[in-house]
Amino acid sequence: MNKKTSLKDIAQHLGVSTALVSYVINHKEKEARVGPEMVKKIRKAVIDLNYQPNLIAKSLKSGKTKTIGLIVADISNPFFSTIARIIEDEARKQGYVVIFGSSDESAEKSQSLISVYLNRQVDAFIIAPAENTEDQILGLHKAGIPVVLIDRYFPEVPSDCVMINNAAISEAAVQYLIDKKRSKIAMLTYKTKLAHIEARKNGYKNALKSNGIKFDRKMIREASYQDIENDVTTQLKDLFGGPQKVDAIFFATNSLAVYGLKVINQLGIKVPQQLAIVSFDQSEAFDFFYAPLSYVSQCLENVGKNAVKLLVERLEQKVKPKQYATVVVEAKLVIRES
Amino acid sequence: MNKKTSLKDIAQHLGVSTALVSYVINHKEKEARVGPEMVKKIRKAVIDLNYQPNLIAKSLKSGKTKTIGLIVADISNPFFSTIARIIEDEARKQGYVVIFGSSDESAEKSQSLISVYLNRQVDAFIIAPAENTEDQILGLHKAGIPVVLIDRYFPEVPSDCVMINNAAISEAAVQYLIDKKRSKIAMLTYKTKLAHIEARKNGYKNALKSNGIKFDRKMIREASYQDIENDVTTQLKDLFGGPQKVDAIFFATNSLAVYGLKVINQLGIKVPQQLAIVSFDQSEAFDFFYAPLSYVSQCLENVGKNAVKLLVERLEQKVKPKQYATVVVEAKLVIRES
DNA sequence: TTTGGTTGTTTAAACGTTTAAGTATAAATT
DNA sequence: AATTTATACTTAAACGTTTAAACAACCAAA
Repeated sequence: MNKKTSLKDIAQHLGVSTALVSYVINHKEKEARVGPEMVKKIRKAVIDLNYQPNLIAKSLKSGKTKTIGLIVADISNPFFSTIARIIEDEARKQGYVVIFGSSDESAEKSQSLISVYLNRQVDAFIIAPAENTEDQILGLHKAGIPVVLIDRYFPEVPSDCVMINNAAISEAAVQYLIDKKRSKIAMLTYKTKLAHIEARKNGYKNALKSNGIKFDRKMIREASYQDIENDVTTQLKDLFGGPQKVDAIFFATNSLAVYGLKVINQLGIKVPQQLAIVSFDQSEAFDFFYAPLSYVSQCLENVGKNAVKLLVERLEQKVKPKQYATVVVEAKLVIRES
Repeated sequence: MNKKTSLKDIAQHLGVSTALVSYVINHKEKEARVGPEMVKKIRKAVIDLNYQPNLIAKSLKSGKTKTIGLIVADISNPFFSTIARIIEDEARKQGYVVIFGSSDESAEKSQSLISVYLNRQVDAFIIAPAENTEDQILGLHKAGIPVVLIDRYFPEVPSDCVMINNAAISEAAVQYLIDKKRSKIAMLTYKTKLAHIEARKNGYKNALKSNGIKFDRKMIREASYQDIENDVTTQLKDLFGGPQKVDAIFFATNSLAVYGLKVINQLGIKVPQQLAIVSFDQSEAFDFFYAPLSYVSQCLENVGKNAVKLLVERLEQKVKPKQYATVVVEAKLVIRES
């Protein structure tokens, strides 16, 4: 209840000006030539009165809030919450704090989050961009607000970003299935034009092509983000009920796999005898599936750390504007029993 | 790059005082008796110059940041990230933004997070408190900062909090095991004095007692948060390797269960034939264990929503100070095959 | 004709900081 | 002794808002 002590309180308490106190607190007593015993008095008062700086006032003055806005598709998805945790830790080490929001893959929600955060004067953004948000990213660039894209990226919008080798690792994953003598390989993916998903599809297609397997459109199935559970169910039932004899499936993300596995169980399909599986990303569920799933492992630690690193470099202007960096984190294939 | 427009810019552009502009923007044209065509001019300029209020300046003036500090044990734990997501959504609806931090169950980290957030003038906290942080909560109360505790609580520290019926539902869970003719029931829990865990232990003990089963200290095993994987492994190996013939186990949290299940698989123990299992909380892993796990389901939606509701009521002073509310969200037992 | 009310607008202080510039005194250099 | 320089501190403006109070011009009623 009792008001917090401000600089002014300390100044009054000692009968000096706030300037002096400010200098001492900011360790500028040298430059400002504050007398040594004055320094001591102020230091003591700071402790006695338990002074805590008001960062809002500082922000107003400096124009910097030391706050990063984090926008992902859904913070409750372990993929994003793991990244969030790493970003949080890294950011705090650098004196930043993170505010977060979930876009639910909606461009409008994304825009609204960006606006709110801009009004709150965040210094920078880390964004896993939703589809059709290119202009939002461009807008931030124009406004001179640092942004680092993670997970997804826009080939046409140069930007700092941290991505993985989507196409190559997808190709490797599918190649692994082929090496296991599978040739009727399906893929379950999202209905989206986002480049990281496109790259995964291309990896899939390339693997087929370079092994002389004809690509069948019916073997790529798509689910919408908004209605994932239903879509996965109908698509997979249709896929496995159809004329094609599917003997392997590649899941483009962990959520797709989790819902997909439920359908596969429901249909009584035996893994890996009848169906081999590789999924993107990790999930606790994969470990407990009766045939522990093989998956593409992204090092989220690297993703998060690099994102914060890029951002801080940008914020401290160690990098030239308009010169964007792309960090590629190498994903790797973890082979298990599926 | 081009500076953002401020109130002053608009005022200058129109050759009027900032006061006028402020009144119009805040819809106080009536009270301030601003002339009708002036209102129009200002409205137009606001749009033409794309004015966006600086919330930092507003905060400095008002002393309110419309920001909630969220502190949980680990945001990457799905239990907490799910709650975080709900809190985020609810808070935004009320015009609040959430900054988050993970305490890793450490009182020091928790204190440091609280300090950082206080310096940033957050309006209120939602905290899943770590052990030995009673004084931190009391400190916030003394400072008049609203706090809502979630998941955990301190019986000796009255505070707004949202909790579940830990003891009762634990008793019900163990009773279920007993009804299934199990009598050698073990429990795996955290090494902590936190009341919610104590309550779960008491529920376990009560169920045994009311069924005339003698409580055996050796049947309660504890793991430390810091070294959970190792501890779970050694404790369970010791438990199942010992003289007691364990025929059921009750896990006090989802993480304990996830690590525990791995050990159980490793030891080749058959569920539910040799061992019946009930766990607290949910996990994707539970669905894919070969015998889908029975568990205690907490409605996290209710937890999150109630937490924000309590907080907002407190912030808007609809509630008397020193009169704290406890919301109990009823958990329920979900029976499956384990 | 004073008094009072209405209407429309400005002034200025305040929130808690930072910091360039100013002032006053003492010490050092001519 | 006069000037410079160093030392120790204060002043005041600024960041972008809000808002009570003041002001000016007009109109109406006594």
